[in-house]
Amino acid sequence: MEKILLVDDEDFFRERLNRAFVRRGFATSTASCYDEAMVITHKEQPTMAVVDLKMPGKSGLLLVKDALSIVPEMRIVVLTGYGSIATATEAIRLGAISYLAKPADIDEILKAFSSDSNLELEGLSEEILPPSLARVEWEHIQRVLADCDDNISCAAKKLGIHRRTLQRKLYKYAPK
Amino acid sequence: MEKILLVDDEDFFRERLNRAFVRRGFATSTASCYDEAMVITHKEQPTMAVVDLKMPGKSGLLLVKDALSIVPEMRIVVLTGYGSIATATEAIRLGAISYLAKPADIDEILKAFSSDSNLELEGLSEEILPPSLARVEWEHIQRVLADCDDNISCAAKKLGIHRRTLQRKLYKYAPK
DNA sequence: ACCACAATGTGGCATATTGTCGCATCTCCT
DNA sequence: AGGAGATGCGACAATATGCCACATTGTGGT
Repeated sequence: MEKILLVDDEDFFRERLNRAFVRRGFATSTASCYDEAMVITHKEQPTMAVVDLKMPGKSGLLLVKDALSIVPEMRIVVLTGYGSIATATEAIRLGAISYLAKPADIDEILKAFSSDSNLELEGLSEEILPPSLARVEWEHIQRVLADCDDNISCAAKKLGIHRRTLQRKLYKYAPK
Repeated sequence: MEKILLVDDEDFFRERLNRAFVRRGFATSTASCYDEAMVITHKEQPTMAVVDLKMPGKSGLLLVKDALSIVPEMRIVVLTGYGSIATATEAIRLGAISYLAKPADIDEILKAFSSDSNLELEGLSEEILPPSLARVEWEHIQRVLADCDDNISCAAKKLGIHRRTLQRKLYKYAPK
């Protein structure tokens, strides 16, 4: 049975992850920060890990680096609130096997662990067409919203738009 | 003197890159597609390369992989129109040392070659605050516009907004 | 239970942005 | 010269947004 380490400073999200992995038969350990995670890494030598990038104290990137120096064969997936290309490339360079933007459901995470590569290299370079403005906007809203635990007032502030406007956008695009 | 290979299907951009590198004392070779690039890689064994991701025919990602199998010590920087996290992680995993979104000026590219890491790992996890909606919108517009060679009509189509609207947005935020 | 405080849902209304049409250039290609 | 495609801009209606007020619903602390 695979031993997996789950690291996230946010209790609710970490426990949700935990339950999901336990239900699927993994032996889990959880940590809420760099230091806890390193202690567990030393003691339990997990073979897999899910690490949140943004944590109080030392960053998840540093954890990726240091954990791998202890257990080089560990497969690490990095999670992050707002995916930035800079942190993504850095995470991979440090040895993470994948990098996902929250909210990431368990299936996505498991898929990231299993696939060596999720892109078609051979692809005859099918037209890569840019996402529409509306799509980019919507995805960014979703990310920020997730980061605010769906707190609309908070998200609106961070997005630099009025709360009422965010409400209306959510209402408009929400199929529900 | 370092031998550097520049690969981009767009003539204008490739030549601009070329001039910039020549001016800085590099020995350059240029290619406009996967096949040309592989021929040059075989013959000249360059030690550096700048590769555009989106090219007619085989993708830049495949080039990264195959070129490294011939010259394993080659340092490759990948350029792309619209940075996507998926392609970024894949590029790094395949062995590229960095991944930049266009438009990338020469200094950025050189910096990418020189620095092993451009992020502060030790950073006490300074508050990562999400960019405003307006900011993401603007950045996306700039990317698409660059991809369309500043063709406003074309960019507007891809962005899913009216040409007139794009004009107005550009006018508003253009410091000029 | 009670209170204070924050978040939410809603309506109204003034203002700003957008979509759409038209039209006069302007460039490039044949 | 003629045609295709791009651009800049004016005008107007349709929407979207910012902003205020108010009622309602959590949430946490005492």
